[in-house]
This record gives sequence, C-alpha cells and structure tokens, in this order.
Amino acid sequence: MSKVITSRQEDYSQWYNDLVIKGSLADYSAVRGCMVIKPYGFALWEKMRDQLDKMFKDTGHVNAYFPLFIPKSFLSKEAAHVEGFAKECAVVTHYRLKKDPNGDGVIVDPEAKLEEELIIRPTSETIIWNTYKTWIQSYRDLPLLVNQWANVVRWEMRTRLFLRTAEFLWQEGHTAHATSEEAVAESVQMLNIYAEFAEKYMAMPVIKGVKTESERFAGAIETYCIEALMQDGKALQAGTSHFLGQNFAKAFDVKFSDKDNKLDYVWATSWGVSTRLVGALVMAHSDDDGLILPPRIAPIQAVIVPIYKGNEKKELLDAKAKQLEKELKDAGVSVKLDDNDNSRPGWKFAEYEMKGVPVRIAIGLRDLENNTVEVARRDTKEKKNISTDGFAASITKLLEDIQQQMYDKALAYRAQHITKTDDWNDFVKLLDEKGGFIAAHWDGTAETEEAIKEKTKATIRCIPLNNPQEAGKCILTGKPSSQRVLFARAY
RNA sequence: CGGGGCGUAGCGUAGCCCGGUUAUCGCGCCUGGUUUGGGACCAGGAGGUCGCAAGUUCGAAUCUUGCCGCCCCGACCA
Repeated sequence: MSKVITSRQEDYSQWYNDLVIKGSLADYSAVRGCMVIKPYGFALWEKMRDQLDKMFKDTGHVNAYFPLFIPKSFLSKEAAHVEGFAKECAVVTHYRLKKDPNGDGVIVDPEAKLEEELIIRPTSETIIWNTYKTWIQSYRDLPLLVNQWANVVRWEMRTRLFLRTAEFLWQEGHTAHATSEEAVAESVQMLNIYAEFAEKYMAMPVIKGVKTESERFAGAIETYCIEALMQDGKALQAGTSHFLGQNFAKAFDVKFSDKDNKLDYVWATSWGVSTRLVGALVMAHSDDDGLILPPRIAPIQAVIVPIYKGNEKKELLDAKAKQLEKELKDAGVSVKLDDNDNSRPGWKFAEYEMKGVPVRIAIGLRDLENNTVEVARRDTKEKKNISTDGFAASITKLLEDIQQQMYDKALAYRAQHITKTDDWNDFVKLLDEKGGFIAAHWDGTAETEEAIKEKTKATIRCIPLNNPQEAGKCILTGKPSSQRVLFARAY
C-alpha cells in the first residue's frame, strides 16, 4: 500500500490534492503558485483541447497566436478591463541580467530598464484588439473568428492545483462582427459549444446562464457562463463567453465601413475555457479510490493486464493479449497492454483505478481455456467475465454505457442539489447543510447580492437562460422579484 | 497579508519535551532468486548539507534567535 488517498469525508480539499498528485496529473513546482502538468495530466488536457479545437473549427474559427507580453499602456485603454485585472498582473521591467559584482549570482542589470514596462497577459483582449485595428477596414473583413491556445498569468493570492494557478493554459476566442445581434449570437453559440463539450465529453452536466453585473467579466456587456456542481456541493464556473459590445472597438478605435459606406465600431466577443476543466473533471466524478475518467476524455480507455503462472503457456497468453489489444485498437479504442513484468496484477489493478482508466481487462490461463476475459469497470467497480467472441464490440458498448451512466449519475446528483426556497433561515441552513444550487428570488441589486455574499459566502452563480418568470419576494430584502436566480458557494 | 500545521534518504515517518556512540522504521530503488486471478516474498546492497544561517555548548536533528519554503483555513479571483 504505497499510495493512500484521504477520503472525501475526512478532508475534501486533501482528497482533491491527493487525486491530482497520486493520479499523476500534476506536481507542485519550484515556483510558488505554479504547477507542473505531468504527462498523464497533459494527455487529459490534450484530449479536451483536441475536441474543443475541432468544435471551434467546425464553426468556422481559426487559430492564431498573439504575444505573451502586453505593453502596459494597452491595458489601461478600457477602463473596466484594467480595473478588473490590475491587481493580478505580473510586470516585466528589465531585459537583462548581469553578474553580481558582490557575489556569485546574477542581479537585474539596472542599465537594462525597459522604457515601457510589459505586462504578462492575464488575457489578450488588448493586444488582440490593437492588432484587429489593422486587420479590419470593411464589412468584408467580418466576421473575424480567431482563437488562440495559450498560457496566461494571473497573480493569485491563493492557488490550487488546476483550479487556480498563477499560470494556466487556456484557449481564448476573440471575434469581431458587423452587428450587435451577430456578436450576441456568437457568444451564445460558443456557450452552447462549451455546454455540449462538458456534457457529452466530460459527462458533466452544466447550467447555462448569464452573470450578474458584479460577476461579469471586466469590460463585457454580458457574460454567459456554464456552471457545474462538484461533489462537495460547491459550484464551479467551467467556461465563460462574453458579449463585449463595442467597448474594445472604441478603446482601440476599430471601425469598419458597411455596405452603405458608413463607418461604425465593430462588435466583439471573447470566450474561454482553461486547464481548470481538469480540476472540474476530477471533482465531478472521482471517488475515494482515485480518479474516475469518462471514456471520451480518458487518455487510456482500456487497459489489458495479463495474469500468468510462471512460464506456463506464457507465450500463448502474450499472443492472446496482443490479439485483444489489436482488436481494440482496430475498433478505435485507446488501449494499453500492460505486460510489464516488474509489477504484479494486484498492484496494476490499484494503479489503474487510481488513474481512473474506465475499463480494465484481465486475462489469465483460465480465460485462455474458456475464451473469456474478466472486465472491470472503474465507475461502478463491477466485474464480470465476458466471451472473447465479439470482444471489441462488447468493450466499445461498455465504454459508451460508462460514459452515459457517469453523466446520468452526475445529473441525478445535481437535480437533487437544486433547491428552491423562499425563507431566509432555510436558505442559510441549506447552504450549510446541503450545499448545491439554491433557487431563490433576488431583488436585482448589487447591494443585496453583496450583502448575501457577506452573510453566507454564497454568490449568484448565474441567472439561467430561458429562466421561468415568476413573481416573488427577494430572499433577503423582501422586495419584489420577477425570477429566481441560482445561488451557491463556489470555487 | 492574518490564523493553524509542517520541514529528517525519491515518498511517508520515529527521534526533539529531557543535547551524548555509527540518525529509526516502512514504502520505493539496485543485484540475485522464488513468484504473479486485488498493492508478493527471501537474501544482499546503495542512498542523508536532519529546510538555511548564526548563536549557546566539550558536544546540536534536539536548546535560542533570525530567515526561507510548503500545505490547510480566511481576505482576492476563473
């Protein structure tokens, strides 16, 4: 027993850390607040990235790359934007080091001070809109649909692996449109893509909604979001899509001529998801034995473990295992045959459970005689023997079932954790004892939202899209309200 | 930045209160052998600036002071 995971009940935070570290997703690094994404964790991110990238391209977007550095003056051009990010920007002030004349090390060369300091991008709206100014002249240049995969830096006071690190990987889409309607439609389209990705691939149900003014992206007119629910009852924002109006076009003077040769500012969107999704995936599904990964995102979908006694029929067994591996590969399953002789089957079983591999296939001498294998699924721990006739089809079907059942389970959990209440004491009690989303009336003011946050640490996660309208009274102030909004404590 | 915890081999730790041979144990690692249907066993072996620095002392992992780093909780945020 070399790897022990803290149970969720004992310490949820520690459980999460254990999973990330012991599941080989990431390591702490020598840099405060930054992590090393290990190969297995990166493979997971790559699976997400590749799928999202395909979905972006299928909707007409193209990839590009903009600089890591942003001139300081750019950031101040959009007032709300600078306000939102100023507190967490890393700044480059010099471009050279030199030998320390008083010691062995190096020091910043005071002679090499930059004329204008550079900000490490916390997001790229400014550098991109500064560039778009030169790309856009006419309505024929629109829409401009660009995405970039990049790293960004936000100097957070307190960090958590994947959920909040000083540097993280993400994609940021930045689009320009001729009309407001078209830009809004783009924001909603991307929100739908995120939701589809979360639900179909990550098996993680999400609620689509809009943010209140105080939770809105700095510089946006409207922020759309998908909100997911974690197993400890806390909400997690899994993706955002912003309708930016003409704010950045005005700040960077990006105008276009329409068909009637009239000049107008262009309309913008931006949208992003990050490596935070890895953290969401971990917390949405996993258990006290390790990760549980949905088949469509799992780097390894099935692992084959041969079990032998000495060298008896070992060649036959090896041949059979290789044949099964090939059958799965041919069927498009990402499979690993673990015939490493250094660790024994029991160790391998535990290890692949830790890593969340959806399906484990064990084959031994008994199976060889019976033309069977033992198949174990990670999500339910269920084991059964199946025939090797139609093997690949059985496994493919099983992977689909697991994907579906993981989603259904998460959906059922969420359904049980959206609670309506109209009573303040009940509201507080629900937050403390049950968790999850609480659907309650709100008078629509930022003051009330802030007061609720101070009293309960719960924030308005979103106002769901197509939210039913219903007359009621604000949960805190009793003032009239026209709809319920979703409150939760959040990551 | 405040509160709490911690720093001893790759990982997890004992020893510290009450200073005294060669710093404990487990896992992992290396060599050889036996094993393999739920984290194997035997034998041998390698591996240490006890977080860093100064001080007290004949003598410091242990006492004193300062510093550094990490984790958890809170304020900030995705």
